[in-house]
Amino acid sequence: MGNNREVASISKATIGRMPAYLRYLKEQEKAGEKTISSTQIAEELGLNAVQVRKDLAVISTVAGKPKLGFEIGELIADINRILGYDNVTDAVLVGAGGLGRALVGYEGFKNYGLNIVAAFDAAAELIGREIGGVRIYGAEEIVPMVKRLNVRIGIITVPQGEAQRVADALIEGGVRAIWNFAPANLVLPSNVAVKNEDMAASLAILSMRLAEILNNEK
Amino acid sequence: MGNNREVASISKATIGRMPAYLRYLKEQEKAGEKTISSTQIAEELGLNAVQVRKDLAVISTVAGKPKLGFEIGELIADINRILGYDNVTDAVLVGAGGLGRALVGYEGFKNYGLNIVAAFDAAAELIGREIGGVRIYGAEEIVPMVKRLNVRIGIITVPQGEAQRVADALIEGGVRAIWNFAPANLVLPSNVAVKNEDMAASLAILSMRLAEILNNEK
DNA sequence: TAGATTGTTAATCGATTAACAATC
DNA sequence: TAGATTGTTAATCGATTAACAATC
Repeated sequence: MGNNREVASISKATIGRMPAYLRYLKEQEKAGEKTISSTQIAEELGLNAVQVRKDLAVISTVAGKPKLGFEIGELIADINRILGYDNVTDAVLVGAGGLGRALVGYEGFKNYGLNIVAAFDAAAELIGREIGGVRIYGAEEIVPMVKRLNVRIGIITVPQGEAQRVADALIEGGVRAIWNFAPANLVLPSNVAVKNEDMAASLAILSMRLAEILNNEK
Repeated sequence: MGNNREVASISKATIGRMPAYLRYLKEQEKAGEKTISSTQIAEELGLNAVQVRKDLAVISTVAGKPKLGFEIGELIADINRILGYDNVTDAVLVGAGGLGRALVGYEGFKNYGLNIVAAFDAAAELIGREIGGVRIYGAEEIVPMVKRLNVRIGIITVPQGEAQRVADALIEGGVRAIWNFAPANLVLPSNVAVKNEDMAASLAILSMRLAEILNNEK
């Protein structure tokens, strides 16, 4: 409990920056560095140095040392712990189309503590096939399988029109967190976490910044 | 210029919500509705009604009417215009692995005004092949092709270690906006827009919310 | 010691939400 | 008319940044 309460108190913004810190720290460690300053991290990642120090203060068990900076090995261990990369969580994926297959086949999730244990699709010709060692089951198996495997995270990569039904099935099975790649506005109970991976929103923000940049040059 | 300046003044948060509004409004239009209230939109999308009204005030040319609400057709037209969905922008994609192929093959981008005109990969066995009508070229073609096609948006779906080199090549060719799906911290000139699609960050935020929810129940 | 770097307090900024008068 | 709904001003909230004393 103490541990969970600790995790819950970290802001969303800070948590979101952790993976970038982790990547950079690992790079530096590989390059043989032992310590690093907040200034250097900030410069490399395009952040403010105070922000970096605050972020690190929240997640780290050890303080930085004036003149020296932070111990890289310590920080890496702390971030791994905070992000839960030390222990693996099971997930299921629904929608074995192009994106779904890409995600199931992505080796990188192992480093993020995520393990996809089963995939589902409505298309008869996909059922029974395997992608990267993960078997594809029929959509009607979602509820019983999620229950049986006791899975808490579901990934949705189906077309827009099916996303809500899939989400409902996942939740009926016991899923409590949904990673939604479908361009759909899911309506869900408040005790289920959602992260919408809204490509249209990302692209809109990128396009706006591009317009600003091109406009500033004129 | 007036038009661009207008676009530039809209906040990132507001722009990011537009695609969700658009999807919901289109649904309602299809269902035969003519007008809609900010309250209804807010409820459906899990937002605050004042926030919805402020967002709509920023992008719309017409005001809502007390008692009636907003005209759905108007709003759809306004959002399409603001997001630039009326005219198509060309882009190139580098990295024809699982994720890259999924993105190139995704029909939905057409609705978002994005048109992928060429793909690149370092793997000899992929070069010359086509995905969804888009041809794959060798990595050494990036600079000349981007120059020739006069493309401003580049999508990166290569492994971490190659991302920086690919970004440099895209920029050398003239790209001014990078949509980065690689788990890498790109270092870029300030006159290039970037949107990092950091899966690890998304997953970290989702996991944290899940932990909070499960913790609250105890 | 001198100076680089830390951690913390206060100020600023941006976005969200509350309160409420205006109006169809 | 009465009431639902708008648009706007002020308050709040959360996150970032500036200022600065502490310290290795």
